[in-house]
Amino acid sequence: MTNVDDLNELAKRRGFFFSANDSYGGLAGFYVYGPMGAALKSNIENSWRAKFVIGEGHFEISTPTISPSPVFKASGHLDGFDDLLITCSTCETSYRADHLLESQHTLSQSSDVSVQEFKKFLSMYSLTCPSCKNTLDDSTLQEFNLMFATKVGPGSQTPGYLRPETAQGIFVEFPRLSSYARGKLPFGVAQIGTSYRNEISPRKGLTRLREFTQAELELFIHPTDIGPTIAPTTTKLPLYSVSQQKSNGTLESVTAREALDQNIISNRWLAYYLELSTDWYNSIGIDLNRFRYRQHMPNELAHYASDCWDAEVEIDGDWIEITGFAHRGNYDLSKHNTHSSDDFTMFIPFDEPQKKIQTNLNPDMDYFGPTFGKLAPEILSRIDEMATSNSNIFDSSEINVDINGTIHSILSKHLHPTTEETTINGEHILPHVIEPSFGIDRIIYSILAHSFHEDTIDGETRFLLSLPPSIAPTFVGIFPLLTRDNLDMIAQDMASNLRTSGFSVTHDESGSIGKRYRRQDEVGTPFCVTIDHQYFEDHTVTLRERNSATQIRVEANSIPTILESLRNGSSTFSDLG
RNA sequence: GCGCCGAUAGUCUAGUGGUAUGACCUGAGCUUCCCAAGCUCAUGGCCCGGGUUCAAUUCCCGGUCGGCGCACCA
Repeated sequence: MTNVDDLNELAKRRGFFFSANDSYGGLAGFYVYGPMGAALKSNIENSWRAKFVIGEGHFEISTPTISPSPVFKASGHLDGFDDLLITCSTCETSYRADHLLESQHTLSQSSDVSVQEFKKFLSMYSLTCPSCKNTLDDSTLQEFNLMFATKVGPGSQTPGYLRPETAQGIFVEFPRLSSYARGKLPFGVAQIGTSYRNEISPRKGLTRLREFTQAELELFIHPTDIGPTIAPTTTKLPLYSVSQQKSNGTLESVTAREALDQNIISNRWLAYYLELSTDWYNSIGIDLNRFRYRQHMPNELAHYASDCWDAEVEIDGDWIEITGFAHRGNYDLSKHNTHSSDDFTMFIPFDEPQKKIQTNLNPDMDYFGPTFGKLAPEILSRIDEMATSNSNIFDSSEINVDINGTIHSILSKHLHPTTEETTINGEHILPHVIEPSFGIDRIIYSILAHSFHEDTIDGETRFLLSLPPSIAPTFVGIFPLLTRDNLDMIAQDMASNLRTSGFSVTHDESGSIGKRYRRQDEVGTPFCVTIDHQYFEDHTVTLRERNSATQIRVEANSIPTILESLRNGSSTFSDLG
């Protein structure tokens, strides 16, 4: 196991990632993916796309990174991301002001208050510093908002915000998206893109950034959809449930089917995605022995979420979250349905149209209007309700209606009820949402940390990135054994031909052959081809595999075919014998 | 945001009130018939701003960035 300092040094030196704007002193929380890192990131995004979008038959969209403030007012981010911080002037410790007020005075105070409003609370209720017990004064009270704000346009100065998650872009466009899905549930919409959070203290390289890449899938399901049938498989999920966290702290290793049967996971869709994701993490080089799914404790669940599991990986003894799997209910769609002018519901036909006896009151509005004023509509709708449960109410000459404790007597003669049979073909519903939300940067960091090794070849230590061939930034290195006797020209031709065939190729003729292998080992290039003098006798070359540092002789002409089968996984190096 | 510590070639480092050590890397050449060999040469550096001083990479102040701790992480 090699530590993160070595990994960070490698990342800088070989162009995986490094902090941005270094020439101007840098800016915390912003990173550059260099040539190797950008290629790796692109491969990982494509792998995610193949697994979670194309493989599942979902849609992918791309929405703006800036949206107007009403979007975030509706989503709750404008209030939820805006917190008040108070600092003890004696011991310099900072706290969430609303949390202190809640804990010290059992007051439930929304965090959606201004500094001025909160100062009024402080004048009524004093707060003491939990660590040094001094009384806190309001001069240190300050606001911070985790969203980046900007002004849109020259004249109007319309406030806008950089999105703190890609998900809202999908929710906001739901009315059109549901029509593209031709009104059928379930359907999934995915997005891969950058999000922005003005973190208080970005730390630890790629693990907490201010600009980061998310791959999010929003699966829209019918509220009564209990999820797909989960067939028994061999994929074991390392689960760290609430009860395990409370008790002995060990993981349960069970299949998705078993987890449902044993009631560790309650929702089939969540179980489905945990299993799908486990296979994906394995395929991209996450070490499943340093991996777990941790269930959110009840107090860390977002108020709208009914259940949530985080995928976490262990790096240098710390567990970091790389993906959140949440059941968000209809929270987001209902918010936008209420705040926007659009309809975010879907019409879902019943299997069988339902017949319903509908009562029309046909009231004399020239009586109800003048008599009851604004209460008239409420009274009529109440009578309508009463008529639904008791069709005899019109038999008496007077109907008593209770509105907020006041009894209103209505003369039946002002109503002329008729009944008719209507057909109800379906209902308008707000779909529920299952959301797997992947943090691409943290996944990249985890893959690098888990595939970074130091080992020994012929007594020499080497750095090795054991990246899976499918995501390695460079797929193959092509070398002439010596830069003479035309070997270099043959190598150049082969490299050029492989590039045309769509392989990511490095051609290197500098230094010794061993040095070139080591250069490729530390950036994770899985295969190297070397052209030596035997080529002139039988047109064979050597093919070398990274992890084992072993090689075989193969026909030069068969290299493209062999590499393709290694790339798509239809064969492995050991198959080639 | 707070506290402590730090910042010297691409990377890792030595050192200094008078422009800086070494290694690795990288490039060119020689050598070399498969795993970081050797030789020669070359490129490249004191985080930013202010102060003290004849002179600051060095001392002082502030900032930025980084590590750790606290807090925060809808």
